[in-house]
Amino acid sequence: MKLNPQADQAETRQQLLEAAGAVFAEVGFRNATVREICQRAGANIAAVNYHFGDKERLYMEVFRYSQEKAHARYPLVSETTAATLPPEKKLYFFVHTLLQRIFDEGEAAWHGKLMLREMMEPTAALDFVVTEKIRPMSVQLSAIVAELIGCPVTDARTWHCGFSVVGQCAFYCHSRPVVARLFPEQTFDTEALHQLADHITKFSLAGMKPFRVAKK
Amino acid sequence: MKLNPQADQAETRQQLLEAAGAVFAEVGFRNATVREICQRAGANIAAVNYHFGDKERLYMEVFRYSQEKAHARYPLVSETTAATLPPEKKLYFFVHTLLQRIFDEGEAAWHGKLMLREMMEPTAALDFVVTEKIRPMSVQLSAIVAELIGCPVTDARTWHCGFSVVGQCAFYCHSRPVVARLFPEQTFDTEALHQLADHITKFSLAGMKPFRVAKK
Amino acid sequence: MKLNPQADQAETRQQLLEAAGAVFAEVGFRNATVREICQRAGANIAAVNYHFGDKERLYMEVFRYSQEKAHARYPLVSETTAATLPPEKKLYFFVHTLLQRIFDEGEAAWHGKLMLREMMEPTAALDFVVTEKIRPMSVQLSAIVAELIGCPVTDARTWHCGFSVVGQCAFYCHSRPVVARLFPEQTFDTEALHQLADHITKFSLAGMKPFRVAKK
Amino acid sequence: MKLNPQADQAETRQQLLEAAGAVFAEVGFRNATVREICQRAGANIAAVNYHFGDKERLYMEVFRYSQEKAHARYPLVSETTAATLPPEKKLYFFVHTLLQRIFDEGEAAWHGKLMLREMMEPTAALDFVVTEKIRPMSVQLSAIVAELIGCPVTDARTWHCGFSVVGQCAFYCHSRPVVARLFPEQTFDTEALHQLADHITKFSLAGMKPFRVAKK
DNA sequence: AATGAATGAGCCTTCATTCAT
DNA sequence: GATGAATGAAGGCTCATTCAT
Repeated sequence: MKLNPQADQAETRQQLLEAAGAVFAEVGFRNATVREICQRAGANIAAVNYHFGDKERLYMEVFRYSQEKAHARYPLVSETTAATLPPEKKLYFFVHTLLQRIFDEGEAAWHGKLMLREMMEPTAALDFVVTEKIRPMSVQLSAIVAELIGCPVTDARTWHCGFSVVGQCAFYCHSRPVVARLFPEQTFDTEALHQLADHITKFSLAGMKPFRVAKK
Repeated sequence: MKLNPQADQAETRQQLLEAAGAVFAEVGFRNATVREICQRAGANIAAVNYHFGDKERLYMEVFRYSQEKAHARYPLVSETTAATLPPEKKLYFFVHTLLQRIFDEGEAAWHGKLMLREMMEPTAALDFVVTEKIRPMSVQLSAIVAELIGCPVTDARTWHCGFSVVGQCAFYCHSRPVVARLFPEQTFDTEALHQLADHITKFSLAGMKPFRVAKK
Repeated sequence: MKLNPQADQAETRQQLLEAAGAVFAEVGFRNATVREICQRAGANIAAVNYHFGDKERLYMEVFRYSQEKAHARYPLVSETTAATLPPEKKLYFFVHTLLQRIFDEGEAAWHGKLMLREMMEPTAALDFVVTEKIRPMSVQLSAIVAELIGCPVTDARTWHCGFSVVGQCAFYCHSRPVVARLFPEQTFDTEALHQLADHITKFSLAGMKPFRVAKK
Repeated sequence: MKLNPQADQAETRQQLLEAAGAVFAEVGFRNATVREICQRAGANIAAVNYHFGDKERLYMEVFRYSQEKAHARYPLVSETTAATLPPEKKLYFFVHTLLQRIFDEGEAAWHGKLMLREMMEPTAALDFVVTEKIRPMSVQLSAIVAELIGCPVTDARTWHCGFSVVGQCAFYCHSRPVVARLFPEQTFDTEALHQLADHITKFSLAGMKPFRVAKK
């Protein structure tokens, strides 16, 4: 019946990655069970061991897999309209993309959560995540901030302003259950994400003004 | 033999709460083991079940216990020098207090971490935490922001600005391992916390400016 | 009901040791299952972990436990009638004791088998076994052989003659199923062990003669 | 594509037998894994079940296969220079051949080890091994011993002396790890095997003297 | 005929919890 | 009241075996 066994294996593999991504994002690495992942993927309990060796290597592969998907869905600004935009627009793009990645609710709802979870509760995978996913974003944000305040990218002020921007975005993900209780009106649909990106960009652009270095 | 069995029991109870707070803050509710908690408390393995019924009820009690201690250590601004200060100073106090709670490294280092952990990975205890700990802080911050931008405390802009402030603070806790990798110079000692509070206050005060409602 | 809980624990511990000794002797370390051991000891599956930490440490404890019992039951010659005997008698005692340990069929049938199994398929426990059990026996045998052939105990001839003696004894244990098939008349009851010890002693005493060093 | 599928199949089969022999000899039947065997044979994971039905039948086939090879490599004395030699020489040949089989380190190092392992830890294959491999050797050794001591081959004394000879040889294999610890100087290269065979033959010839039956 | 993806039973271990003292 | 030995469910992982191709 199976016309293409190789494609079949790839499909099982991908279903495991998707299921694992969802479960890891929901409950974290240690609390996730291989049984749950295999069940969601419609696979046998031994499938993880067969395809990935063990739980930890599956976790690493999930990150690799997640990266490709996220980049494909929401390319960062540098990869699209690029450097010709004014830095204010670039900042908005950056913030909006970050929020989208974090609140993507479609088939790939777990990408952002997974990354934030790894940031808070690091495992051996953190080095990979930092190198491959976070540092590129950080570099890009630093460049935008540096352009806005006129500091070198390595200056502490640049870093702190960058963290202030990212912190505002991450907060809505980290503290979503709390936000939902304190401020139930807040939604996270497409329209709300635009408004949120607007707010954060506006707040941040103004917030950086006192740090601006006098230019000639 | 025991001269004062009642005091003894109360002492064991408190040591269990302290140990549990530390362990829960370090590894989260599910990853924490009663064995570890009892061991640190110098108590019997059955002590948790004896004193609190089960692990979950211990967890709830830890929050109740934590609240008292935190308030005693770092009273928020309203409870001290209060309303006579200019809102800029109040904001600085708020931010600095929040950072101190988050990065307190002393004997009771776990209060802030525990709360942030609960915010990210909510359990049944979240309702208690929101009601008893977070909402009061939120009310206080909203009042400060409202005073600064001239909006009612219930206005969405007030909330969003409040979240922008808190987000900047929480980021350093949530993402501490990542910050350490990207920006190793960043420390979190007393001096650094002052500088961080300075930065966040400066950034936030400037950031709120565009949201200020014209008053006459 | 339990009048003496401490004695109870010790009893459970000992039953686990006895059961483990039997199972390890029968099927080896890796093939033995904790389930089987606990079942035979009338204990829960988690009992091994509780009392010994894990399977490997249980295995080590079994050797320690076995040593005490074996020494108590069959003290070697040096520990009894000692050095006044002629070396021929000492050799007989040594051989007979070794055979008894190997073929002990009573409550402690597994002591010898366990040791021989460890000798053939060594684990981390082998160092302990060699140091604590085998080397003392080896020293004793070397002394007897050296006395008989007039070589120093460190001479290669002494060693080889010693191995020839031990090899004859060990063979009946190692190859018991084969011996039973080739020579069904052979039994291993008290009487047979005496005859076997007689044969091996006689064979060995004569076998060593060509290695005797001329003395004045 | 395959020019000669039948030869191909036979080759895979033989490679499986070789790999299985090596693995079984190294770690025993139960500790051996079909994965390892197939991997070493360069075959598919399902090859064992395809060619032999299951792991156990493969094990049996390994013995059948091993017998042919061993006989080809080290024909016993009766099959070569045969009966014209004096029994002392025959004994030396027997001992030396046995040691060679046990310590053969070449491409087929596993024949002897496999047999000794089966002797110690018998499986269903033992009957085959005894009938096809061990009994012929036993018969041959009994004949030599009988010739030396003048007893009938069925006499218990003949058996016991035979066991004494074989026991000395088997000891070095069974207890090799222990010997290595107690007597590190002992090697098992070609030269050492000659010396070992010399020692055992000398020891055994002298050892049998007291059992010699007077003839006239 | 021959493959390799997939299976499910079983292993060691950990854990919160219970129960008899 | 307080202990700690004992429990059983569940977790990650390994393995021989099967089955569709």
